Amino acid sequence: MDAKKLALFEARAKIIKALAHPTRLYIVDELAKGERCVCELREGVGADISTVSKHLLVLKNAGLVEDDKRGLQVFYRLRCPCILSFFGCIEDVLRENACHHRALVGK
Amino acid sequence: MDAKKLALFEARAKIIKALAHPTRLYIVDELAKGERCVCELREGVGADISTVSKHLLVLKNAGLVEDDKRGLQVFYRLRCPCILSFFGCIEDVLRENACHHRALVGK
DNA sequence: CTTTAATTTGGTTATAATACCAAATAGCCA
DNA sequence: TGGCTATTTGGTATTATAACCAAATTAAAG
Repeated sequence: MDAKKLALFEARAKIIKALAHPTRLYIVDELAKGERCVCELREGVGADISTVSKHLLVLKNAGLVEDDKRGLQVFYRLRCPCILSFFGCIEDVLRENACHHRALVGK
Repeated sequence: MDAKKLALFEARAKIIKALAHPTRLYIVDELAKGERCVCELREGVGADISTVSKHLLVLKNAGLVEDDKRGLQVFYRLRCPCILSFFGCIEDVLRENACHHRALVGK
């Protein structure tokens, strides 16, 4: 693998890694409906607010969300809503896996 | 977040996590061109063969690839080629990030 | 049945990710 | 200013990943 390809795959992996956590997928799903402030997200996530804040930082560092402080609150929104189209395939894989699993169990 | 949604996001995260590594992205890219045996992949990756074998196991456990032993060799192939469509959006994000970065640098 | 080749598995060590708590920061309002 | 609220940052402990080497497994061939 040459250096250029390696760099490409590293860049892609960085973004994919940012999505690779249930809490962050929840956040993305929530932001798909519109911008949300940290405290709204915290409610849905049900974890410490510092934890949520750090998840948001991960998404922000990957360029997936942007934020906007208004008063006391910080609002986050998706930067590239195309991210959503992304999950169609994941669902296909999940369906395939379920199907395969049923086949193995012999039912 | 109710239990059902949590389960969905956990299932998605498991698959996304399996993709979140440069070596595994390289492997997926390679398999997109057709099936490959472990030793061919090892050459491209340039790591210990046991390392490559473990990356393949991660992809297999996520249901992303399937394997097929023929003689001494084990061939791997993509199970859901739709995975490829997946990267279009990642590239969009990367382009956006590059654009944003240039804007920050003021050029 | 012994040797050789391809791959996987087990073990170890190093590094990264995640969660929570506590403390710091920033903006509003009395 | 002083206090209150929303969020981020720092610190730390726990758990998960990833790499390599060595040993085990499996299939083919002599």
